[in-house]
Amino acid sequence: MLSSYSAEDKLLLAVDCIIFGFGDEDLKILLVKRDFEPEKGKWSLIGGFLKKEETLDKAASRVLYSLTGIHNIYMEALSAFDAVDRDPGERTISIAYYALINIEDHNHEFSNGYSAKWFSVKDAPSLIFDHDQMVHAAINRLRYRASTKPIGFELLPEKFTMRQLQKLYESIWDTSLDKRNFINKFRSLDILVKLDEKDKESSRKGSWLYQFDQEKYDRKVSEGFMFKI
Amino acid sequence: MLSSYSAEDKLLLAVDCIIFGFGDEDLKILLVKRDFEPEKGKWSLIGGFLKKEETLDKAASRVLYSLTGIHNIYMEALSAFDAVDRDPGERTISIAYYALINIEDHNHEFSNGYSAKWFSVKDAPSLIFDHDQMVHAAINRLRYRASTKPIGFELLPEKFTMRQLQKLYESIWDTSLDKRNFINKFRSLDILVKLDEKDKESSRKGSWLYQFDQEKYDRKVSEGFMFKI
DNA sequence: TCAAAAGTGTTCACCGTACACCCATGG
DNA sequence: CCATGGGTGTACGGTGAACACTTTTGA
Repeated sequence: MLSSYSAEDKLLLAVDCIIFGFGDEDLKILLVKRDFEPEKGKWSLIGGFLKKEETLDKAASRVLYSLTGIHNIYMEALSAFDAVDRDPGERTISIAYYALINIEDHNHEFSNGYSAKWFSVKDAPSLIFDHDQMVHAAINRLRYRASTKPIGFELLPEKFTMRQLQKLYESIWDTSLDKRNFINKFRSLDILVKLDEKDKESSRKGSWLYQFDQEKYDRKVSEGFMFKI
Repeated sequence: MLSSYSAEDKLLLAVDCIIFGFGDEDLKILLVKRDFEPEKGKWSLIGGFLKKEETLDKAASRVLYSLTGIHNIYMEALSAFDAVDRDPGERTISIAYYALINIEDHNHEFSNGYSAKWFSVKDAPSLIFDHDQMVHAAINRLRYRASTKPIGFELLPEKFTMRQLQKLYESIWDTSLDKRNFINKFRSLDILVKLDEKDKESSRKGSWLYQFDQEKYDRKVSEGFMFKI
């Protein structure tokens, strides 16, 4: 089919990934040292350009893999960043992506040969271009998501304590929560399994380990259950 | 500054606008007959290509104005549509925008010389490319927005009846609501002014007209008041 | 024995929801 | 006088939020 689009402008399209992790009772993001001009050597989100025959999702996965070795994670698009002068190199529109991952699961993937590094969200360095804005938008989205559906699946190790779960929500919302209300809330959701195992690292008494029950969760979702948290 | 981006692919970027209106107790969208190939002559969203030195917001406004004569309305970006073969003409990524407008306020603007036409959301024709998906996404966003903040400001005429307001929410959520609860809810929000005027069109008794109180609304927003509806 | 974290229930206020009858008017 | 839409209030159950003490055990 003949195209009548020949007179139109073409531009560069990029993807930038905000990867969230959780460890040491703290919400973290993964950053890389940019290795090309402009702004070479500065901390930046994990980003790269879209290729012509590729979807944005694919580009995000490819870019993430090439800069960190991480693969097979679910990323979700946030929004477009499009200020005319956002990239001093050349007019580029960027689509921000974000994902939640379990740090330990993926640590081995980028331990060598990559410049990727985890930073606590609280004291991350300032980033190039409009990447700080992107992180900000991603945190807002994460906050919303956390109030809509349980997010522990992705960010926590398979077995976790109630304390870890609570600290996760506290660091996402940057607030402190009442332990009893928090636990009651999650109990009423009925998607956790209490294991017969204790974690003795964090206290003398030891605290029970839990797992998410994916099946129960899926069943509830399919029954239209709402996970307002 | 020297750019090192020269090896990267460039693509076409488009914007497509979903314009919502409300009239005859029905939610409507504005469509145009596409006047270039491919798919010339078919119904489509209001769309066009981004120019290199333009933001997406500007492009959306420009495109909307050029195809309908409508200007000065607030549009919000939805998300990117990026399937590789979504546009058979050439690889194009499109950013969907949506806006809420009051049909009467803008009717004069596109009455002549434009092919734009309002369709009830319920019986709109099927659209080119992935535009039906875009409309679907826009409705979802609209539903969310309507539950988060009052939307009557944009979609209704300046003076409106409670019935109109309720029908608006009913058509957005495709549900029916209890009249008493609806009115109580809005009363408790305390952002409407009851006028000393009745609308006698729709009934013998006549129904009171209301107006939004923008000032009260702004004050409440700035006090952090939540408008969960 | 004590420090440090784990674990556990109840009460109350508020909000969402269900629900039915009288009113005013023009034809 | 009657058909049509307009207008109004209450009661109940569920949910979110506040709140404090006991238990365990390694050092």
